[in-house]
Amino acid sequence: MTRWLDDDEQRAWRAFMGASQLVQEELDRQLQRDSGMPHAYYVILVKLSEAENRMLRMSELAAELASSQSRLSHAVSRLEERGWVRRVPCAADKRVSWAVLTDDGFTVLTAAAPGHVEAVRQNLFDLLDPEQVRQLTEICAAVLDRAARGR
Amino acid sequence: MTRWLDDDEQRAWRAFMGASQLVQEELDRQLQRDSGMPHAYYVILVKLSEAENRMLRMSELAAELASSQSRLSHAVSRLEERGWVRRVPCAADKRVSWAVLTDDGFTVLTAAAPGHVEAVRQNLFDLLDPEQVRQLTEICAAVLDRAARGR
DNA sequence: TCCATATGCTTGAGAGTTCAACTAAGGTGG
DNA sequence: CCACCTTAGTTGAACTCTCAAGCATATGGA
Repeated sequence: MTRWLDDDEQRAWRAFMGASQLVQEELDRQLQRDSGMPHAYYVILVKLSEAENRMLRMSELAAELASSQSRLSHAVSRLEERGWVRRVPCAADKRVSWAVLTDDGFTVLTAAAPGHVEAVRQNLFDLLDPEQVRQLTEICAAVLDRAARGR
Repeated sequence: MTRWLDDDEQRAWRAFMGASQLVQEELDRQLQRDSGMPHAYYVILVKLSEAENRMLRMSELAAELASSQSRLSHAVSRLEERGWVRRVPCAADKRVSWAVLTDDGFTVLTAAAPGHVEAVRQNLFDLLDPEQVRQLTEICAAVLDRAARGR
């Protein structure tokens, strides 16, 4: 027998989904408009820029982004076309390929970052007090934790 | 000069985006698998089912869903193909068309709902205590509020 | 009345994502 | 050494969403 959502849960649920959608769309729009890439691609560049030698194996990158390998593969292909990322085959294990952030990619990322951070502030942090930021972090950590522990 | 995110904000941001993505994808997967529709379509059916006479004008529906008219139009076309929604032209204003939930659509929605609610519980509410649910609601309300007040 | 503009909605092309194959390369046990 | 399974990654088709353009119908003055 289904345990339906009560009114509080209903409101919480719709607020959460609405806010998630809003923030996601807002950031996508901002990045697309100002830097010509979707947020998903921006995050790929960020992860690579933080990695040692600005390179990661495709599967590591996918894991860090909680992305499917397929999605990542398609995305990296597009990023390669733009010259922002390069694929380098791994000599030790020929199945592996490294995704490497190019200098051009790093430049583009550097240029995109300030506008992105500004958008993040406007759409989230400027609207919350420090206590709420703490609360949000814990709540989201709980959600992520379940997935990390598998099911 | 860019005000970068400090460590706490950085963690909050990544947690929030990660959790949003996770929940969104989890629900999409569940609905696609068990009911053959993406979450976006499910929400359309829900809104229609709650409306008077189970019908809404396309623009009202789009507004309630915070969706572009284009997205909604495409989606309703797909839902029509499946016989879950019908478009009915408005006699009073010939530009307007009503989206009407069909009996089949209502049946499908009724069948999909329990599994969906279960997924919502598993991925969110079961992981939070009541106080956190309250906090999350307020936080998300703040985010939505800004958009509602335009910019 | 007539034209300009606004409104409601649709359309088509281009992108990104998903899912299910599929290739290829590394283990592993017999 | 060889079938067999696993791992890494790619591919193509189907689908959804976005954006810009377009069509038809109101509406508000000159």
